[in-house]
Amino acid sequence: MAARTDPIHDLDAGMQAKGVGYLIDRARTELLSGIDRELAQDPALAALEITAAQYLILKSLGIGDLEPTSRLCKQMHYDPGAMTRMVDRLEAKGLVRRARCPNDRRVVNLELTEEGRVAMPQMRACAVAVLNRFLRGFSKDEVRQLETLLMRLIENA
Amino acid sequence: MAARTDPIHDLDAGMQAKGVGYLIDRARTELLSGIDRELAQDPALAALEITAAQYLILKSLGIGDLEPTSRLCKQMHYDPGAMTRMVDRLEAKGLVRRARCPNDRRVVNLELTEEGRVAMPQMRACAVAVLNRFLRGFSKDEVRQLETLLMRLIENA
DNA sequence: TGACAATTATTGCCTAGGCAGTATTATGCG
DNA sequence: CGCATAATACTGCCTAGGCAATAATTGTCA
Repeated sequence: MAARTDPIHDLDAGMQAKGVGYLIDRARTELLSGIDRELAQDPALAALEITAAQYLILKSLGIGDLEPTSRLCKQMHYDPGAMTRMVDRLEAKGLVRRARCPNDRRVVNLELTEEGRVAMPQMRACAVAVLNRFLRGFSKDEVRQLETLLMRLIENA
Repeated sequence: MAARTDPIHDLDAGMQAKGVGYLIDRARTELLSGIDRELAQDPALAALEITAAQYLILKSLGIGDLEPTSRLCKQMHYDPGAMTRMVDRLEAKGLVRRARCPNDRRVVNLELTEEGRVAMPQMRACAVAVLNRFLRGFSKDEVRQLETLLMRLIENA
């Protein structure tokens, strides 16, 4: 009785088939590979071989912005080491440019190249399509509910 | 009125800060690194340096079972190549043993070693602790709601 | 000013998963 | 039986993230 605020949730079902942990992992994998496929199948983008992870960086970089790498890492909870290598790949594809900041020579500012800016709307369209496909049948309330529950879970981290 | 079954959910907010995609990714990362830390801090397990990913394999392997690698891969939606290398690591730590099946010489059966069986309860305790910490303040209904919403999302994949 | 601390980006080393190709073994069918 | 097909595990190659150590630069403060 007296519903505890910290219920023992049935063994470690959370990481078993159909447990919360498993489902979160599954959902994440499906989402990313869904976007991967959508980007790969798009005729205008296929040549660039953009992955979901790469798109996320490009998107949060914005169109006209000049973003310091460090701020990007903090925003996205992204490892700085991983970021360096990611930017290497994006730079090799000609989608992003590094520009050392003259005021503070430690920081590297990032900006989309012309090619990156051009490709952005189509990439966004791919991501939107996948997101909407995954949220098929969800009401707005249900989406918000899912967001709320996930946020509460993250808060407990 | 006629709630559309395929609502356009506000640009690609799903992958933006506080969007569904971002939250799922965040939750997954926090869960895994939470378990990583818990396993690393446990005095009885620290020496084995077991990661969350490794624990998931060990757990779904079961105590006394003799599981074919292929079935494990299907159950967990796990790549066979990744599985081979994962088992290499687990075998190197002495937690798992490979045993070729005599009936069908293609399959490799897996089983926990004695050391693996001994360590299992403590590993499970770590995972349970983390799961319960992350679900602090959740009622049983809310947990089920979260599970249901995630399952519906995965169904749409 | 000059020593010390903090910030920034990078690198090396690790675990980790996806995909394509391969060798071995088993199965199905004519 | 013999041959094509399928299944199984493995390997190589790629992207990818976490962590620790490092170099370069900036800020702090005695």
